[in-house]
Amino acid sequence: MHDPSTCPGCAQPDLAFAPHDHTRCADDVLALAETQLAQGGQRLTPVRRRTLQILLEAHRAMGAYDVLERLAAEGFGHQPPVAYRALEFLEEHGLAHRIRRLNAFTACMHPGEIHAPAFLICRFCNMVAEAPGVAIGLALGQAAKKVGFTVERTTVEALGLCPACALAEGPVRRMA
Amino acid sequence: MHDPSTCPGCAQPDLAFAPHDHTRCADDVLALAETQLAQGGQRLTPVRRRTLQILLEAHRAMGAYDVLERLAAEGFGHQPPVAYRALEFLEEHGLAHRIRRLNAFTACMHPGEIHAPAFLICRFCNMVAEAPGVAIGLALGQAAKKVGFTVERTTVEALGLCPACALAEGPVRRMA
DNA sequence: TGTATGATGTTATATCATAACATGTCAAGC
DNA sequence: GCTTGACATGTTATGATATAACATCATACA
Repeated sequence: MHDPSTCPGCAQPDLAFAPHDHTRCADDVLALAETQLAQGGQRLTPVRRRTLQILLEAHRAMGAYDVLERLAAEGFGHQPPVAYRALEFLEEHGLAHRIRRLNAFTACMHPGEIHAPAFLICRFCNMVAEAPGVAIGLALGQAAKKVGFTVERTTVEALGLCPACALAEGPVRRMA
Repeated sequence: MHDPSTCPGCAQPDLAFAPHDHTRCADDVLALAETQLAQGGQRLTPVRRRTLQILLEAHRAMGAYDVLERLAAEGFGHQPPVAYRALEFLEEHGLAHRIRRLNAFTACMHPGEIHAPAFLICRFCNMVAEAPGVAIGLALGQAAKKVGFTVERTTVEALGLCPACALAEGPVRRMA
């Protein structure tokens, strides 16, 4: 079986910005998610499942209304809460992340692993890569500890240029 | 002269969550801002000045519309762009920060110093403290470097409980 | 089978943010 | 002093994001 954490495109940060075939990542993450949720007594219902699938297929950050449009087109509800609820559920359970700078959501590429995610957002092509955030989380935790603050969730995002766009000094068209 | 970076309440992280008199911080930051902008050929116009003052006086994160309300009441424009423009200007010049989790803005307590700010946000009392983010910025920079990503701006926020609210396990009323 | 819990869907509205354009201000150069 | 160009401020209008409140439906289990 394919392990998403070894998929060069999805999980390896040095390839995260490179176009690659991700069909298999999606399937496997989905299976993982199902197992993981079941263990916690949670259900990956049709809307939730489809929402995660949409994010995985897109393989980029999507706004809630973009997701909603897809869901609606497939016979699910047509109103914002439908999308927001599914997305929030996925986020709560570590299956998706919210990218605050983009008001968008993205599928988690390392479900199951404990991680305070850090995101690298290219301001030209809008690509988002999930970078290993352990060191960052530690540093943040220490800074918080010094002042007696209890950290529960973190948002770590860097805006800048991905390698390709930095080279081109401009937007780079990407293949699927 | 009073140096904001030594004001126990405004600049010392270990007191950032404690109530304190901040009248002097505000005045001094304002003066600093003016100098600093002038050196860069920028102007601290009335709206901008008043906006910064409002943030400094509030000493907490404020939504753009809250700021706008204050501005409007004082004879400035009544439309959102008035507030957003002033806030964005202040942010660009390091005099204010945007707290993305709260869709809000807060005055910078260390103007002039180069710093990738990190924020600690109490989910009960909504207090925001600006923590020293140097170590975090470094860690983030290293993670980015590994994948060839060029960092331009960062957003680092931790949601959790401030010392007081953690103790009380609930919201704590704060004095000015 | 009744009942509690949670999921899904709806309507309606709140909240946050920006595009586009008109007017006003100010300093530099003629 | 006047013109001009750059920038600042103000407006109208609209777009984009998000949530409250409630009705209905599904599921699990006493």
